[in-house]
Amino acid sequence: MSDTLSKKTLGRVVKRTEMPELSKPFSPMQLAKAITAKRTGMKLTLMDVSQALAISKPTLIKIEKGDVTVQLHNVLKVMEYLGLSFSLVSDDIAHSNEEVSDEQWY
Amino acid sequence: MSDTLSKKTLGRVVKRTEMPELSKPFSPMQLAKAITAKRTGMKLTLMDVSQALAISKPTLIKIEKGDVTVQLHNVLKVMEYLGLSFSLVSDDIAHSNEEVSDEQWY
DNA sequence: ATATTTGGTCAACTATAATTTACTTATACA
DNA sequence: TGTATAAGTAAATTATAGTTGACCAAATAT
Repeated sequence: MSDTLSKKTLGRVVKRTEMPELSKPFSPMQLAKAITAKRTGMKLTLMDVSQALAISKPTLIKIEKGDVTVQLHNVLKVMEYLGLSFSLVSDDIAHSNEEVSDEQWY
Repeated sequence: MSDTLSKKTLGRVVKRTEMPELSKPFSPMQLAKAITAKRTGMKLTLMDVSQALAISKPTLIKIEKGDVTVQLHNVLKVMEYLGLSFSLVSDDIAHSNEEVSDEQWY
C-alpha cells in the first residue's frame, strides 16, 4: 500500500495514508484519498469526525471509499472540517472576465 | 441581475448568466452559478440536461440554486457533462510530494 | 500475549432526496 | 397582442441515503 507510518511525540503510532497529488485531474477516489490523508495526518479517528460533525461512521467510510452516492452536504462538511476545499475548473481554452467578448468561453 | 443577453445565429435569444470568477474561494453558490452559466452558454435547456443525464428537472434546479442537499453523484454527472471539474485545495502552508518530510503537510 | 482502539461491515429502521405529474410564472418572438 | 418555449414550484409517491447498534477484524498499545 501507499501507506506510511509516523511516530509522533504525542499519541500513538498511526497509519497515515499519503496525500495524493492535488495537481492531478479530479476524481472521486482522489477526493477520498485526500480526505483520509488529511484526517489521519491530523490524528483524528472516524469517531472524532463523526462526533464533531454529527455524521455517522458508515457514511464517513462511504466518503473515504470514494462512494459518490452521498450527500454533497456531508462531503463539504467533512472537507471544511479537515481544511480541504474545491476550486472550480472549466475546460474552456481561455477566458477573460475583464471584457465581455462575443467568443464562447465554454 | 448579472445576466446578459446574447443573440445567436441559430435558436432564440436566451438569458445567459455570467460565468463566476473561478479564482474566488469555493462556495456552493459559486458552483451553482458556474453550472448555470455553462449550461446557458452552451444553449442547453434544463430539459436537455435532464434527458441526457436522466436527472429530473427539479433536481437540476436544486443544483443550480446552490442547494447542497443533493447527491454528489448527480452534481458530478452534471459537471462532467458541461465540462466543469473540481480541483482539490488543501489549506496547508506548503508541501512537497518529492520527499517525505517529517513536517506536517496538513 | 493480552487488551484496547480503530476501521470496516451488516441488517433493520428512519429520514429524506429524487421522481412524476401538473401547474404557474417568466421570457422570447411572431 | 397572443403563442411557444423555458424556468421554476408544489404535492404525492418512490427510491435510497443515513442512522443505530451490534459485530468482526486489524492495527496499536500495555
